[in-house]
Amino acid sequence: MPPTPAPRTPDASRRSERSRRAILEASLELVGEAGFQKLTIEAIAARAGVGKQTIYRWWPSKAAILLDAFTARVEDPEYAAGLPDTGDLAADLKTVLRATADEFTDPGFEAPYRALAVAGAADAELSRQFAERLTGPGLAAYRDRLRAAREAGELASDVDLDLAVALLTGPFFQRWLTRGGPLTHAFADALVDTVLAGLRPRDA
Amino acid sequence: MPPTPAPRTPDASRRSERSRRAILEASLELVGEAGFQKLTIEAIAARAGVGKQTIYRWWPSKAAILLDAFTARVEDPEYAAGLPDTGDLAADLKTVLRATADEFTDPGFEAPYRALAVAGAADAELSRQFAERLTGPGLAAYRDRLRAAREAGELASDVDLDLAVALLTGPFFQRWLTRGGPLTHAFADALVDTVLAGLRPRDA
Amino acid sequence: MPPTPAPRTPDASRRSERSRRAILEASLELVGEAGFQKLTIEAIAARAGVGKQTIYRWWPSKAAILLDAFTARVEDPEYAAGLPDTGDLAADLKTVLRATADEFTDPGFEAPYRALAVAGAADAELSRQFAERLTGPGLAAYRDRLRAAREAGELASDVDLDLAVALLTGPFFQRWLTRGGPLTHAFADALVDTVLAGLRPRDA
Amino acid sequence: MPPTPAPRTPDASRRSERSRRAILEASLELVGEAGFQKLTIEAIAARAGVGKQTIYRWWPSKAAILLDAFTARVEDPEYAAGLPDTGDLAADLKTVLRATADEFTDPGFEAPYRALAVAGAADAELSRQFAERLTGPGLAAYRDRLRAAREAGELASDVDLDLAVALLTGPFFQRWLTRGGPLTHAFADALVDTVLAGLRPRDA
DNA sequence: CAGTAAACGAGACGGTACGTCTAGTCTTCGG
DNA sequence: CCGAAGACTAGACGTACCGTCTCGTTTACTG
Repeated sequence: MPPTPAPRTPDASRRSERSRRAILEASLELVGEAGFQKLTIEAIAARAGVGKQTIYRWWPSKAAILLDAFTARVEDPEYAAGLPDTGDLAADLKTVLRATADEFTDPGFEAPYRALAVAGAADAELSRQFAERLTGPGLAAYRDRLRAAREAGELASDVDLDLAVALLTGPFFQRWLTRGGPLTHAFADALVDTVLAGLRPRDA
Repeated sequence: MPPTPAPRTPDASRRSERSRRAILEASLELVGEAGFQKLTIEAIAARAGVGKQTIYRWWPSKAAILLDAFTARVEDPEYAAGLPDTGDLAADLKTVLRATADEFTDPGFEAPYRALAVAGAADAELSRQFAERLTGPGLAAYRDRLRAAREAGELASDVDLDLAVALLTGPFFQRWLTRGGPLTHAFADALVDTVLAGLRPRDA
Repeated sequence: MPPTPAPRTPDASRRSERSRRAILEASLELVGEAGFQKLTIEAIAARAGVGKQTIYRWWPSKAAILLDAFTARVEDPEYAAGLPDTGDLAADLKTVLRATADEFTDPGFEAPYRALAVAGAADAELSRQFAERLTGPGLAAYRDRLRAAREAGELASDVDLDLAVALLTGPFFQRWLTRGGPLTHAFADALVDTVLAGLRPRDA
Repeated sequence: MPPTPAPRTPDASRRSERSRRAILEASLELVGEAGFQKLTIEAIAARAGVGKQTIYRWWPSKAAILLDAFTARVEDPEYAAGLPDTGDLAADLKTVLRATADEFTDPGFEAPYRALAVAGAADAELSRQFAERLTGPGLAAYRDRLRAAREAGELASDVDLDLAVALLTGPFFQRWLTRGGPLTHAFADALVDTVLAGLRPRDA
């Protein structure tokens, strides 16, 4: 048996942190300037002052780079906080959904995020990573807040939490991705109100 | 004055119907076989037995070809029928949503439709056409059925029809596009039931 | 039987003469400026204002381009004239060999020719073409002149013409390629005199 | 003032003999297997189990490695012996030239030697070293033998020894490098006979 | 016999050029 | 004069090596 015939895997401990950062930054800059179509590996390498092979060595695709670039942001502690819990479920959900609407309206956020959503829609493996590393934690926060509300008796005891989350985020996501209309605070409020109307405990 | 200095637009009356059909068919075949990534203009031209210029003359992009190919299907009279109205709103919605779930599970339908959705998410102009020609009529059918129900007193008189449609389709769309879970009949049913619970007339 | 399964071969009748010329000229310019090492396909394409694929479509290697570029020169009628025949063999050979020495001393000629000789030495197939299209006609001219001299009784009747040509050109070629010394007129003269001394008819 | 600001030159006394040998051997093996084109520094390093820097530290180019590898062979005492002198110049020259022909027909010898000749033809500095260390001693041996013959009255007293050597080796070299024909014993014999015919003392 | 300095195996790095692929345009020719 | 065929310019793709530059690890001389 040969000891290690074809390891292929580079030595991560020798990785250049400077190059890694430069690549992530260059990717976000370029996708903001020119869109995902014109985000080429060559442009990233040139902008980051890096050889192409350094990119190919550490990332399997352009989308994976963007995902890393975004994940770096999301790993900020602020994002990990979960949803607020003031005791008023509707108010809390509106707060978060309004903030999300504002975020998705910011071009600096929208461009790379849309690029990732598009790439994820086209590629199942990327889709999985996208869900796990970016959208997953956010959705879990919704689920936690709704569970707390259910236990407090604000929601029917048989509410399907996953479905509830889907009702809150699905219309929002659809409107954003398909450009079905503006992501206003009014839309966020109406969405929350209508969904919660269907989730309240039924009369005894 | 020169008679026609720059006649940019080709003469549609001379267009070859045979080529048009061959191109649309080749596109659907190729996207089904190899995915949107490998759907290239060159491959379409080769498969359709057509010169590349014939494609560029009549369509602005690959996605536009797919859109035409799909629209041809949707223009079948069956699709234009609108939603059924048996008098039982929940049952009617479940019927349609279940059928849609089955459709989106069929690979022959899914591949090109996902390709279009992806292209639309990335390109605003295409997004507009996609909505106008493909998703629009379907959503209008939902709105019509819900309006009838509202007038019949099955729904609260102040229900926002657009929001109601979004609540029914958004979670469905999101789950499909992001591969968030299987599009089962059970999911369709739960979705309809929960949404309608929030739209019913409130007790006097 | 399929009609034409994989022709691969481009249609020569549609070839762009303008591009062909531009590529040949750019190659000669570049090899003169920077040497064969820096003669890259990309540089040729850029200088010629041509896509790389146009080069790959019509030539198998950089050396093949140079060979074509050179052959174009050699096909000038002047080159096809054969050696002079004044009746004085030694004088005629010295005339030609001196002219050749001058030519090989001219940098504009030397650079691409050396590049070709090097490439030919490394690659057997190219070597064959190089001999057939460039050096062959010249050597044949020597052989013809020597044959005439043999028939005129100036050379021994059993002289091996190929060997005689090799004796005249071999030392010259070796000195040039290995930089064994300067290609002077004196060298050409001494070479001719010594070789002819060995080829003259032996005393009865 | 710093004692030794930029030493640049490595300490030869610490050089690893094991690595040196492994590199020379790997180079000869690789050039024999795949030709000079595919002889890369990385391949040599990998084959020799050596870091690339160890190669760059001690050799300026691939060709220089090959030159060293070859020189190691030539420094065998057998090679340093000079030409035989049996008193019969023609026989002695034929012996040597036939042996050389055999050598140049051996693939194990031919591949690296051709690689060196090619590299030398392309690079003047390498050409100089090639002549000095490899071909020079051999040519000097020819010159010595011819000088002895001249002094013995077998050759004309005014024979130019360098030219005589060139006449014997030039046609041979040319035929080999340009693949102008097979290097047979018959060719060697004819070459010697014809050249010597031109160098003999003229009749009184 | 430790300390240390340099050569070592290893391989990541910024680059260049490769040869291939596709986009979108331009040209030729047959029907 | 439209359409098929496909050659064209352009440029991104992913790969192979280049020569340089760290990394730790031997290795051999020195204090």
